[in-house]
Amino acid sequence: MAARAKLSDVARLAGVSTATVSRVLNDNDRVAPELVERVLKAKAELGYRYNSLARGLRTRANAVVGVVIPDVTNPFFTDLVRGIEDLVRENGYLLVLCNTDETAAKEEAYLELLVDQQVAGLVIAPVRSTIEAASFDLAGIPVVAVDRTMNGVDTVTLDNVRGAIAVTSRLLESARRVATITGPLVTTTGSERLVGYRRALSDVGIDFEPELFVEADYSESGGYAAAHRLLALEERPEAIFCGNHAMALGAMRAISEVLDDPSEIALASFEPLPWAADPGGRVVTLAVPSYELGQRAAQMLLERIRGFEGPARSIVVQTELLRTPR
Amino acid sequence: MAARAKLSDVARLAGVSTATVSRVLNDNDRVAPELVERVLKAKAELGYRYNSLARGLRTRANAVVGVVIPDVTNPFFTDLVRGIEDLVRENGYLLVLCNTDETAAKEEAYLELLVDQQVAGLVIAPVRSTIEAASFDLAGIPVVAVDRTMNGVDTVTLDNVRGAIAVTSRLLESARRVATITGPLVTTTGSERLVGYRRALSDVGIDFEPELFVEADYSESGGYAAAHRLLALEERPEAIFCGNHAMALGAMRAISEVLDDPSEIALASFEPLPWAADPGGRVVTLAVPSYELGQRAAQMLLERIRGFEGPARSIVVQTELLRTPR
DNA sequence: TTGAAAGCGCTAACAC
DNA sequence: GTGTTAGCGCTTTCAA
Repeated sequence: MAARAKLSDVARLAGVSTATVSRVLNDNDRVAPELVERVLKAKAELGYRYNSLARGLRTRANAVVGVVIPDVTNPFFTDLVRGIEDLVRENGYLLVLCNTDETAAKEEAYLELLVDQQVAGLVIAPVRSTIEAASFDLAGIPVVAVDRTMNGVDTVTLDNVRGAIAVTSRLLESARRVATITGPLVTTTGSERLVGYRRALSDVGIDFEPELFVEADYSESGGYAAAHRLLALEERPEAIFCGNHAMALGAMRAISEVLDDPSEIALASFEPLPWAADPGGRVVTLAVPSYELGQRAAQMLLERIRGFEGPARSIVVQTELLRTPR
Repeated sequence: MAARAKLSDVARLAGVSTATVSRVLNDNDRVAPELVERVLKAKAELGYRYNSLARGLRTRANAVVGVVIPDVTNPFFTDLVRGIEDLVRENGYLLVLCNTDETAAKEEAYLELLVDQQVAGLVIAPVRSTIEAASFDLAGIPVVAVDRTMNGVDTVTLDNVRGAIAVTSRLLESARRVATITGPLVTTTGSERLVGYRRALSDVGIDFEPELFVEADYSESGGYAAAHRLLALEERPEAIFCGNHAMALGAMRAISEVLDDPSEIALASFEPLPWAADPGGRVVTLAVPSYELGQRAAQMLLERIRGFEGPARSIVVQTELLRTPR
């Protein structure tokens, strides 16, 4: 019930100035050991906790990092967020979660609120890859782009092209007519995975057929609809490569609706499916280290927050072919 | 690059005092319409955005709510978080995400950081149901408990007993030897679901058999191990009721390892399984409105933040039997 | 209805 | 090495 103790209370009890208390609580340098002890004792006695807002107002930086992603509900981002959180927490930062639902307006609104909060840094999977980093740099807030690239800032991404090549090539071992359902091509993940798909085709001398390519939106229902479109083709594909986990589930559902024996069509997903979704391990997928991606991004962000000034860096994380059909 | 405009800049440009600007930006009352217009114009011209920290320091409340849960990676909590976020965002609040991993130490550390941040309110699924609300009330921060109860604060929970009765009863229609795998009994969800299970048994005149009950930890591996234990019994259960989604998947995995025909053992889960995990819809589950739970909790929290002072309220949300075996 | 001025709790010059 | 003091940007009495 008692009002919270403040710095000056600690100072009074310890018989020193507020500046000394502040020094002890931050530097711990250049203060006589005896005073340090007295301050620490007073602090403990009063159960003192600093006021982040006051400190932030003064230092123009709050011990909070913002995470701006399309949707935590997507398992890829769920794990990514945990990767970020675990690392920033260890470093004393809180994490503000912002879901954009692939909406530029929400993204923008969130970015403003984060700037209002003077967040120490930002990890973002931007709605549009073309997003200008400049608007954040204005506020001087360090930014790391994750999963999707952004101009002028540190980035941590997957090797989408290589991954897509690996998956598609595997499908091509047992099928010739391989279709693909991609995410939005305005995202780097969408367009790069398409590039990989095409390259895998051309590597084995197969022409790209536009009718075997559908652009969807990374959602289950999007994948479902897209798969139905492919299944309605006069000449059905023998295999389908889906750009992410949700669309693969949607495609699975569509396939099981249309075919008596779903295994007639080989399926692949860039992201792994939950074990239970594919108990037989028939779906070709990549191991996508989302948690690690988050950790890497957080790591780079912390470095920037601590003052690292070098040019924008970019880390590309490899994926690995996970399961083999049959 | 230009420094961010502050209140005094707006005041100068509009030719009024900072007090007037502040009034316009908050009340909008008792200010001459003409001045209001001038202030708004100046604000727009400068692209003024207030500084949350300065405001928070002054008003002792930051437009941020904390969400403290075991693990976002659990789909139940993922949806819950989205439910909270969507509502608080509409009301101008940011959401700080805190995963405790069922660890009291992490929970406590997070709570301190949240108090340091002067968060406006808190939604928490406490590690221990016995947690004292008093420590938060000290700081005068409104708290809403969700999924798990807590003394003295608003709570939003599921009707665990009714739900467990419904699920167990359904299993009892076609089986007599029904086992259960519960979560930790120190959580209300764990113990209440066990109560429901026992009540369903006694309703049909079956005695509770201790060997058919295993307490696990809500994890996939926990459910897996527990199921193996049940399957190793001399007299195997004919059905298993799992306290949550993850343990049900674990049990499924165990069952498919031990039995040639997994459908010999009926399975139920308190929480729904992803469509793909159970395409045949054989598993008995409840529809658990986690998103709605989050919205309700956020709703109550916002009311408290706005000054509602009544006694602690408690909302119990009903679940609904979702799928029927066969 | 409006403005002047006093802080919210902290840090960082600057003096000693 | 330590204390004094001036703000960080905002809200809110208190006068006018």
